[in-house]
Amino acid sequence: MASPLDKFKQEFAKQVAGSLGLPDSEIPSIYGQVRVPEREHGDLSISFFQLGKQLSRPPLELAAQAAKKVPNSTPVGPHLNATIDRTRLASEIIPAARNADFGDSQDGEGRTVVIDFSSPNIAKPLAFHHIRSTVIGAAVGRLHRSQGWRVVGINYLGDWGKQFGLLATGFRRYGDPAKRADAKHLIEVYVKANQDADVEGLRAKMNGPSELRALVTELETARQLEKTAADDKETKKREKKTKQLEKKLRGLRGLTDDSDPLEGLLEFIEEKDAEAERATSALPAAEAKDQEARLFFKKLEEKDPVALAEWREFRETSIAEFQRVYRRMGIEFTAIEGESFYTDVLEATVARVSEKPGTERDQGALIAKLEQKPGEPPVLLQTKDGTTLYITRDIAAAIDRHERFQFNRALYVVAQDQALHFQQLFRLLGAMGFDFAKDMQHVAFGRVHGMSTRRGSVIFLDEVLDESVAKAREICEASDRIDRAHLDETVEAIGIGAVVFGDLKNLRTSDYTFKWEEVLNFEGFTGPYVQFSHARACSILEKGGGAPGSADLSLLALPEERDLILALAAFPGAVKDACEAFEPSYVTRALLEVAQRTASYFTAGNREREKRILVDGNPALQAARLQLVDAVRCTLAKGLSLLGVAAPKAM
RNA sequence: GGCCCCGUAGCUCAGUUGGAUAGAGCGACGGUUUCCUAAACCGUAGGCCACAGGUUCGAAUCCUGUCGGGGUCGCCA
Repeated sequence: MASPLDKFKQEFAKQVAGSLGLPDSEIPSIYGQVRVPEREHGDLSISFFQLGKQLSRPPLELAAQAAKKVPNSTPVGPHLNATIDRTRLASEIIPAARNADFGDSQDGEGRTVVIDFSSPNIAKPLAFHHIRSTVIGAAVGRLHRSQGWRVVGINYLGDWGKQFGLLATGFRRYGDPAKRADAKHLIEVYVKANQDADVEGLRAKMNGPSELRALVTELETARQLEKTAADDKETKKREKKTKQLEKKLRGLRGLTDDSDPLEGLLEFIEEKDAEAERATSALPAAEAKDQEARLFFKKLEEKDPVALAEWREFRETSIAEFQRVYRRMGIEFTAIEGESFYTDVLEATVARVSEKPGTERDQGALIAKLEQKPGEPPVLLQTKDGTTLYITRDIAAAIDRHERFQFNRALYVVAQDQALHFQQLFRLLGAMGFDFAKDMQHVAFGRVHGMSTRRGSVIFLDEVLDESVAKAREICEASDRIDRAHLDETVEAIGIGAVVFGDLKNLRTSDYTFKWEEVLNFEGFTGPYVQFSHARACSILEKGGGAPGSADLSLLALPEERDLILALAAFPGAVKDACEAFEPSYVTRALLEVAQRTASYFTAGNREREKRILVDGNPALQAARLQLVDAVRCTLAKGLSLLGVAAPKAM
């Protein structure tokens, strides 16, 4: 379905061309210049700067000339603003919006998209930040489906790699054999085992004192230099440097912004020395444990039956736990696979790279011969002890997926910090001669801050959902609107909806900081806000006996109604754009606009009785308004379902 | 240091290919419940769009530089 607004834009462009005596061939270019302006400037607008230049005529003159021929238009300086006929607008939008396929199209018909999303690591917990890939990927999938694509959603588990060795070897030390199938227990074990083998962390601590001393020396020198600067500019520069160093040192020491970072330094250095000493003595043990984990993984790669059996068991447990959370969020996959699917073809994959574009040994590791940008690290296919790395498995997976699904587009919904990995993956596939590499895209998203593992502040996704549902329950139990029989279902819808919608509200590329009060916010522009408008629409429809089959939509003359209809009209375009840009937030924002206009409209009816939907003694008007309310209900439900958020009928 | 992303109201963020007086939500202040759901609505205050140049009839948007923040940079994924 073409966007309903498009039709009016096209028409406007045609009228403008006609009014200036331009040939039809100019219409597409003019159409490209038509905008939806701010509300006070009408519904459609064009500025004549470009055409002015093209025709060598003053824009003001063109605007004035066009206004004479284009219906419902006013020239304002170099702009021409037009108003869409109210009745035509209503009768174009409302019937379309009342249909369940509102916003759908056939743009992607006959094409297949493979979406790699969620993809948690087995053995590690499903933490809150996993919501990003999961929810964005699922929404991008639904968006593609709504645009006619065949969608293959793959949960590509990180089920192959050293981290699994950590879990398995760690279980021998900390595991309770009775709890082998307890996912939460496995996570505890993994966290401990990971700490035990934290070679990098220990090395950093060992280097701590010397780095600290270097920093202190640098700072002392900087302070000296500050006094001997030749001119003002130089002084400023050196002051900056000092400030930077001070900030760094304060950061290391965990001091407040106004304290002198050199104060009480000796003690701190002593602490660091002691810490380094402890790290030095702990290192051999950590290295041993790290090596143990590596060996376990090597055994897996060599298909050791005992190791494989253990791996299989832990894997099943993890997947069952993930599935429970996915079910709560209404997330489905076409396939749950993992890196382990490609163990059999890894050798062949490496061989294939060796042929084209070629490989070489470097410090014992196998790297691909790929043109590197300056400063770019090489692509490692195998470690020095012969185990594969994830890029090798990704190469195998990409080839396999193309063979299986013949995709026209392959998306990887993975955090921004892996941008380099995907850049290299796609480039390498291209260098291997795979044409489909050009159809692959990394759909990157920003980080969730404020829950770093180092501070031990891992927040589980499930835990956040629980808290949110609990809050919804508290509010709902105080209300007498909700049928007790549907209470559980409703609070689940609202609680989870708030969390999911909250994540999809921001542009996917922006980072955000986890804050309980924000994740659990139900006020303002949130999921519950949209759900609330939807529930009110349902309630009014019920009271009015449903939407009538026919109505005279020309009766919808209120400004609130016009604003609302325009918000509905923007929905299909938002869905289309969201699909093209892999940006669910476009839909989120379009829905908020509809929900807001709806809330204003309904509330206006409380202040002024003649604006009520259910009008006394005017069945024709009531019929028209009920159809509009039904269009709202339907659009909000449709939009929320695209985002994976439930739309309760009452709340 | 190299490469990538970012800097918009007190806070969190929109502003899609350059267009009119830069918009929301939260918070602040002031109103609205005999009114179809107050998880709401209406209003007020709040901005050198980091800074400096440049391109353009026109720049929050494009280019260059500076400052500030984040990410990433060989055997983890």
